[in-house]
Amino acid sequence: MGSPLPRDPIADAQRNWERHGWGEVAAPMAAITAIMRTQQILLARIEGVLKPYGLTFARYELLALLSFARSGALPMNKASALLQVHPTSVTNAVDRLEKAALVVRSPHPTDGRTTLIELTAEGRTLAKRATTALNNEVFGQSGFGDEDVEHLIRVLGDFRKAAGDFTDG
Amino acid sequence: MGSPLPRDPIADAQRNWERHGWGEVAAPMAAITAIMRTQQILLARIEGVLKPYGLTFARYELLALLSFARSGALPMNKASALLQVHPTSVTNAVDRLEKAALVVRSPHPTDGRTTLIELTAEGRTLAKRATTALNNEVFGQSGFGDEDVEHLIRVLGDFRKAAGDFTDG
DNA sequence: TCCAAACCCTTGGATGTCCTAGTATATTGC
DNA sequence: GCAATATACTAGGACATCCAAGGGTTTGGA
Repeated sequence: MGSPLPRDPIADAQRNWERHGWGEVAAPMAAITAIMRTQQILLARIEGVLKPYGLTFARYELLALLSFARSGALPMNKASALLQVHPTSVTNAVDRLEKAALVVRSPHPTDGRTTLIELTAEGRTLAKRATTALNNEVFGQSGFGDEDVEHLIRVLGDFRKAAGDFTDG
Repeated sequence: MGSPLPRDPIADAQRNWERHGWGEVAAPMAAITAIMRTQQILLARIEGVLKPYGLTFARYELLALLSFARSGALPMNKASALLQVHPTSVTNAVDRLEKAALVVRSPHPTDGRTTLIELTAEGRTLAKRATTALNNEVFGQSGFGDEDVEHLIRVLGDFRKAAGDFTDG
C-alpha cells in the first residue's frame, strides 16, 4: 500500500504528544496505536494467505471454531459469543459460508429460536487446509520471539480479562 | 455485545491447536489472536469516547494528524502514507470531515494532481477537545502497566519495522 | 392459563477498509 | 517537443463491523 516511511509515524506521534504537554499519556497512546497498526498488518497477512481458499478471516474463524466442536455444529449465538463479535456479523459470515456450501443452517432440535450452524464435509476439509496454510505462513513466521509471545499472551490476556471478556483464571 | 465468558476463548483455542498437533505454532497463534481481540476492544472504547464529538477514529486520526502539521494542512497522499491506510480511505474520511466543515480541500499551489487537506478553525478546536477526551478516558486509563507499555512499544515497533512500515531507528 | 419479558436471528443502514479502474496532471526519456 | 511512464485522487464494488428494529419462540410469574 506504500513504501516504508523514513521515520516511525507512531514514534513521531508520541513525540508530538509529549511536546504538547501530554507526556503522561504519550506512551500508552503509542502502545495502543501500535496495537492498532499491528493488527492491521497481521490481518492483511492472514487475508492474503486465505484468499486462495476463498475465505476471509471472519469466515475462517467461524469454520475453525466449528471444526473444533465435537459435533461440528454450534448455535449461532454460541458462535457469536465465542468469536466475540456481534450476532449480525455471524449472520453475515454464515450467509456467505452457506452460499459456498461450507456450512449448513439447521433448526435446533428443542429450541425453535435457535439455529445451528453445521460444517459440511467440504467445509471441514477446507478448514483443515486453511489452518495448515495459516500455521505455516503466518503463525509459524510471526516474527515475534518466544519470550515476546509469552509476554504478549500474558499482558493482553490480563487486559482482555479486565475488559470483561472472560472470568476464569 | 455479550456478557463475560466463563473461560478465555483464546486460551481454549491455543489448547485446541496443541491438541491437534500444532503445538509449535499454538503460542504465536494465541498472541496474534489476542492482538486482534485487543484492537477490537480498544477501538470500541475509542469510538465510544469520540461519538459525542461526532467523530470516528478514522476521522479523528486525520484531524489529529493535521493539527500537528505546522500549516494545519497536508496533501492527501501524505496523510495516506502517515496514517498507513489506503488512499481511498483518506478520500472517504475527508469527504465526511469536509461535510462537517472540519476540513477543507484546496488545490496544491504547484502540483495540479495534489489536493491539500486543511484544518478549519472548528476542526482545530474539535481536534483539541477530542484529544483531551481520549487522553483522559482511554490513554490515561489503558490498564497497561508502565513496564508493559514500554515492552509493547518495543516489541510491536520491531514488528512494524520488520513488516516494512518504516526504516529508521 | 396466559401475557409480559427475555431471547434468537435477520433485515436495513451507517462506517471503514481494501481493490480495481478511470481521469487528470507531472515527469522522463528519446 | 512529444510520447510513454509515473503519480494523485476518486468512483464503484466487495466485505466486515456495529446499531436499531422487527418478527418468531420460550420462559416465568400472576
